[in-house]
Amino acid sequence: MSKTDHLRNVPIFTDLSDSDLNRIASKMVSRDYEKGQMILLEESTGETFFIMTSGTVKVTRLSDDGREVILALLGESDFFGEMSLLDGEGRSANIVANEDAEVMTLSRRDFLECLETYPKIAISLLEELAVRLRKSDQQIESLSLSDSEQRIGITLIRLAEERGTIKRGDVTVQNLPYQQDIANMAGTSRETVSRTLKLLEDKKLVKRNGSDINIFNFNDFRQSFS
Amino acid sequence: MSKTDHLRNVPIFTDLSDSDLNRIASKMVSRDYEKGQMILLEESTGETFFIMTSGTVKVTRLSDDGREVILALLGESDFFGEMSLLDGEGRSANIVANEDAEVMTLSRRDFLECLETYPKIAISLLEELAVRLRKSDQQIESLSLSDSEQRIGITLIRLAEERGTIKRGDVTVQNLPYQQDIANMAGTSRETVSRTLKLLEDKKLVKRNGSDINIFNFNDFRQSFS
DNA sequence: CAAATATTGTGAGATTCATCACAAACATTG
DNA sequence: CAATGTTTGTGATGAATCTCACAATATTTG
Repeated sequence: MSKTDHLRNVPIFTDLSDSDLNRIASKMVSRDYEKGQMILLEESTGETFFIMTSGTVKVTRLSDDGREVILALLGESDFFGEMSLLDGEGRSANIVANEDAEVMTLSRRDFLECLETYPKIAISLLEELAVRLRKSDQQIESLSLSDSEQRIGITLIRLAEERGTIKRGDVTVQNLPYQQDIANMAGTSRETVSRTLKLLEDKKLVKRNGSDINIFNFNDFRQSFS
Repeated sequence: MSKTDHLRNVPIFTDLSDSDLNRIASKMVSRDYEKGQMILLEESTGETFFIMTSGTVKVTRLSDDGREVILALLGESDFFGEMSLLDGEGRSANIVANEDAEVMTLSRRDFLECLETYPKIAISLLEELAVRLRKSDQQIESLSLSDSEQRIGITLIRLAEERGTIKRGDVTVQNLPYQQDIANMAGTSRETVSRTLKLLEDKKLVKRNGSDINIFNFNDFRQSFS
């Protein structure tokens, strides 16, 4: 698959003509990362815009004592790095390859030029940031108001919506993240995730098979946790 | 003060020429709200962009059982309503006038036209959303990792940065929100806010006078809570 | 300025969860 | 297939903090 083909799948570029897309693609550079590798460090200043072409990464923040918060999991055709390009502040988060990942990068200068040249890209980016802000707001709400069972339920819903496959009203998520990562997404402890998943299974709301999970009656499930 | 003068202070419009600004101002309509009045309801769909010209509003989300999360306090020359204009989803939050407030509004059509016509506005808006997203991420981190004392400290810092006045390294915030509102910003209970403010005072980190609060040595204070 | 209302302070008990400490199950590797 | 390392499961305990119930102040209003 060519660089241009990859870009075609990225929401913020869908409105562009082939020739414009080719122009941008020609300025992008591919990079590979291995599982566990740090792609962006919190302290560095932002000079690059990244678009994922394969694999998954996690966006995290770390406390001094090593505890981690996972702000988002990103996959193919998601992008990151735009925040500090936009507001000039330092990085606000770390990016770590969750599995082997391949990205395309654009320099700060080319990225900003892109925004000036193609207002549609800026508008698409606005839409995407609006979506992210909305998700953040939801997460702030759930961290503020919900108990751990609800937060874990909501985390499962997020995972299901991003990577699940539907079948007759049930949703299956394959390759659930480790319980520790689920805990870091839900703002709780690993042990609580273990106990809660068991509880949800006892309540016949989900069924686990190894690292897969089946959420029964997804609409009801979502209903009862929001 | 004319409509144009008000707009001049709004970050996303600062790059515009006087004539462009006048053109936009001519499309805006003023509205007044009384303290406590609901400006935007969660369920309604977004058709309007708002810019504040005076007063303060709070951006909230409510749970079914009536508990409230305050996502942000906004004041003069802040704006809101852009989210659902951008991504077409329904409102994600309620807006309530915290004190008597005056706003200028722009219709969905005029707002979007603005973005197409003036790429600089789109880029400024991107910057602003990036800043907000960064703040949200910080709040998610603090809700996930910090205890209530730290979260309340961080909330005081947010308030101080937005409305405080500096004097020899100390920062005074006048007219602190009610403890219930601080609690709803910090994700804790009103009683815990009461006890924690007392604790901070006992530690000689702050001094309260009625509804004002003085944070001693603001830089150290910020340091120790982040 | 009294009365009514709203906000803040504070003790005590109940509750939720994080943490610690292992055991069990699963996966990986020589 | 040991054996070594990872991930998950689970009991016990304690700490943080929510909740409830008032008392004490402030503030607003007739």
